Amino acid sequence: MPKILVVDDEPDAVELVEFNLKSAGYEVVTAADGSEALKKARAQSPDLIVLDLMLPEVDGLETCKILRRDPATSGIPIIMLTAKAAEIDRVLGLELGADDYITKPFSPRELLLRIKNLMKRGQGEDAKKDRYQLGDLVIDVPRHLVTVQGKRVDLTATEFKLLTVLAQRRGRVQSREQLLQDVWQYDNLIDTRTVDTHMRRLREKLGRASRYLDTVRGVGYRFAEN
Amino acid sequence: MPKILVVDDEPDAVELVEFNLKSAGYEVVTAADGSEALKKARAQSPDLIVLDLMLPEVDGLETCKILRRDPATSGIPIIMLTAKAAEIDRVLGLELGADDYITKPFSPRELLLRIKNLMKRGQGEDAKKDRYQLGDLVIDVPRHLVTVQGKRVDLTATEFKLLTVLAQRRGRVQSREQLLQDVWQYDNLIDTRTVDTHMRRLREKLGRASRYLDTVRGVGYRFAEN
DNA sequence: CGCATTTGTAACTTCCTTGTCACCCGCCCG
DNA sequence: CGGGCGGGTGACAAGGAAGTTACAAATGCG
Repeated sequence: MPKILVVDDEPDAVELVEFNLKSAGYEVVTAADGSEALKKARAQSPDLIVLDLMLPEVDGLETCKILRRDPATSGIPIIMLTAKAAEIDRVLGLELGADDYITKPFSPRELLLRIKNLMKRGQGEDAKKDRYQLGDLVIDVPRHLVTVQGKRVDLTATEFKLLTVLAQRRGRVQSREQLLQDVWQYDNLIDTRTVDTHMRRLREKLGRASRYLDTVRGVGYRFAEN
Repeated sequence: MPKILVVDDEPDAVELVEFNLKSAGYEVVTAADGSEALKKARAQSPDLIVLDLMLPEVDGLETCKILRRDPATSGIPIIMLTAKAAEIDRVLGLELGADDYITKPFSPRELLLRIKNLMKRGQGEDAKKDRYQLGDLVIDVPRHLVTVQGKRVDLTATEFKLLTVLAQRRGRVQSREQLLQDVWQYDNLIDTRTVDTHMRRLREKLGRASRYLDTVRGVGYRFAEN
């Protein structure tokens, strides 16, 4: 029974989330502000944290950063709750390290979906590396750099992310929908065929290294195993 | 006996669905508009809701959202009925949280299939493995890869799914109808003989591993026990 | 604000996939 | 022993999925 820490200063919101999570079979711990959240995160080591952005005293952003810095809690997935869509960018930025976000108001169902998603990812997936190498293709994530046979290849932000996501799941086929979710975040109003176009551009730029990108007809795309 | 709430403002449509569901052994509650639907959903806590998109007063979309927001009803699967195919995208979007949809006009059979599907999903989700091995035949689902004696075999999407479904039910005979349901999803207008053709193609591609695919005359096909 | 690049969509094309038909074979029935 | 039914097989045509190209909208940058 996975344990989830819910942090929000509005009792109503907490109660709503708590009820839904419990119905779904999760154990729930709650906190009303940042410092309480930090304390409970360390003491209880939950499997996931739902964190409101607007908090009294230590705000959500700050709390998130601290959680990430502390080795005891840095591994715990965090879902951010935010009222303003405009804040999303900052939340998602690597500097913060939230794994996902939802804008209020959200449906309990949506929250559950994302929680499941993150839990699944957290377990099976080996810690994300910041460097991937396959033959003559090297992806350096923090430097945002891709080289083929030692030669730099300039990729746009989307192309880079698409390549990285595929590389992280090397060998496993990713459906277009899956890619849209993971590369384009939750912008589900984008056409699935858009993925095709980006794959084409990727292949064009990668040149001979494009042989690592498999098309699995009727299913999706896959980064070649070796 | 699972309870189903059917919401539609056209009495004829309601009656048709109601009749079919009752014949299939479900208990049926009906509502003619959004507010009535909300009331009955809360009072009767049905196991599933069939919801028309076009409703007087509170429309289907709005009803769906409210159902999702209320903790008492947020866990109930919803199937949307819609007249326009163009609306599908919005319905399926996470923001709404419908679990499935059917476009009008639909066959009662199709509706029943989807209901069964959703009910099943909610309850005991048998842990599907992502790798099946039988002798020299290996099926790797996430990689979408099949090997025989270590050699890769290229299968099309349908062939792969057919093989996987058979492997999941190893030893149990699957009728053609059953296979059509599980492999071809809801496309019930397909000839049962089509299964034969695909089995043939599968066997051809699998080579010696085709010995695992038994034909049970007069009944269907089966993946050999060992 | 204007230019350039990136990004999503639409249209067109190609070719594989896939469903069906027709025919044949062989098992099972009488 | 022969007919019928169920299943295997080969061929084929329509549909659909992915590649490709072009363009428009969005974004970013100076």
